[in-house]
Amino acid sequence: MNAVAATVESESRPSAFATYPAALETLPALEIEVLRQHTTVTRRKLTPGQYLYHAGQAFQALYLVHAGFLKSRVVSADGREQITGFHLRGELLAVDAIGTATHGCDVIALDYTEVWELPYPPVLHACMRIPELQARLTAALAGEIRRDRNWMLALGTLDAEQRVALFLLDLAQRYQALGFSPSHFVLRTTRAEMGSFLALKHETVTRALSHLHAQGYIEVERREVRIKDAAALARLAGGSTRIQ
Amino acid sequence: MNAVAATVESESRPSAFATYPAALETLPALEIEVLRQHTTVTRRKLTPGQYLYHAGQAFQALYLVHAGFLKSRVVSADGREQITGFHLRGELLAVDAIGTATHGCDVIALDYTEVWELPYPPVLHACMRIPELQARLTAALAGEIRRDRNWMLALGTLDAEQRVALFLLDLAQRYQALGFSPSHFVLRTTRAEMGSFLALKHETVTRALSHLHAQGYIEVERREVRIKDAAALARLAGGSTRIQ
DNA sequence: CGTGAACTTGAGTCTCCTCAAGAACTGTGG
DNA sequence: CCACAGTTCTTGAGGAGACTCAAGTTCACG
Repeated sequence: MNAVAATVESESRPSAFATYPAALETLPALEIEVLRQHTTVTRRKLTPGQYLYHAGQAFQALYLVHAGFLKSRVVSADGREQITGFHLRGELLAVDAIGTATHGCDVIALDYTEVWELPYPPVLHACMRIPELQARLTAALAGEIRRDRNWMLALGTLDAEQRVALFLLDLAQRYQALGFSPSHFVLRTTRAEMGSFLALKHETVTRALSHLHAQGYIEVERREVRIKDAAALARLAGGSTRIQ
Repeated sequence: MNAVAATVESESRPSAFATYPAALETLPALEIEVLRQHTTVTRRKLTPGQYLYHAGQAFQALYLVHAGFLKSRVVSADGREQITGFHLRGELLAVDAIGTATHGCDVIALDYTEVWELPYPPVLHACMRIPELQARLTAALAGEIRRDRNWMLALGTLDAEQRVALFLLDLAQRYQALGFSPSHFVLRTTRAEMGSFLALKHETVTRALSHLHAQGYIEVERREVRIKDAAALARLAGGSTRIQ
């Protein structure tokens, strides 16, 4: 039920990572061991609301999510902001800053979270020696691009209710890949955060959730969601359950 | 005036590539030479409307745009489609397929175009030996992610006219980076294609262009665009002239 | 020169946004 | 442990921006 607790429990289940693209597929336990030999991997714990890093801050490390839930957010010069993603165990953060001196977005914990800090230049050096690692990193980056593009497709072609349905299915699928229930979970986001990601206002998200409930596709009470008819949601959202 | 002609002329101006992120900054002439030693770089010419590759087709090469103009497009299972980018000289295509067996999107020429085909496994091997090349590739991927996220921000927070203004500024900036006029160019896209990219209908794009014209910010006649007041456009689009 | 695609413009509609108010929950301090 | 303040969520009513449909024009190409 509680994502954090559950995530910690599942530490001994690396097989689950094979399913979701951004997941530890990227960096299985084996490679983490190799990394350790080249650099100091430090654990960092965050409480809800705490920043992992700010936009503009010097880029010095990648972060592997070990447990918890985070959001990343871009903010424009004139103050417009948009959430560009939510992150679960197994995802690699800050990869988008590679090749730049500073981070281009904020990353903020939305739950009690633990990340592994992988100092960047050392990681780069490790990659040079270990082609495997290099390939994984590149593949992770490419996967990120594909996922972003698929969300662009969704935002450009789906209406509010379809976007919310797709968002729920995406979350469900990711939880499932991590060994949690895909049909019953607790949202870590406010309606406004979901809305920001989906390019909708929080009232619209609420209305979409209410309507999905009214249709019998889901049950929703505040943050707690039960998916009653995933097939119907998938049909609604355009057939493709799968993101990526 | 004609982008193709002009591009061909500018072949001897690698310095211009330093400005735009996805540009040859990625793979300067020097590294191309190195690549040649590891693999066969073949030139491929495309006419308007011709596919560089289809979604689903086997991924076997990266492509460096040498001249011309292309679009990439994602299509969902149920037929919804969205243009995810337009590509100019210096950009590296198909990087998003790295780590997968097949291409995930279509890439189609919108003008007479020449690309250099870089067979993929060989490129990978070259990267192993030449850290420089590796770093460039990773940086190019990271830059792609940042650009996509910035467009997500734009699509999520700007209205139709602002999006169109930003699109024009982006094009202007990219043309300038390649040594062309940033204030006078010919669009290679239809209104519908622009609209697909910007998540707008073609009529809405037309109306936005007409209104920008009426305000005196641009002159537009079919595909030919003159930017009369870039500062006003930038103000309109939220202050940031710069994408990325 | 004719045909089809691309573009423009208008009128009407609909989706989502804005504004507003109230309810439910969270957590903080007395 | 309870009261209160602030946030989050929900729902309604009204309005705005973008879409749909439609018609006419311009242009490119065969």
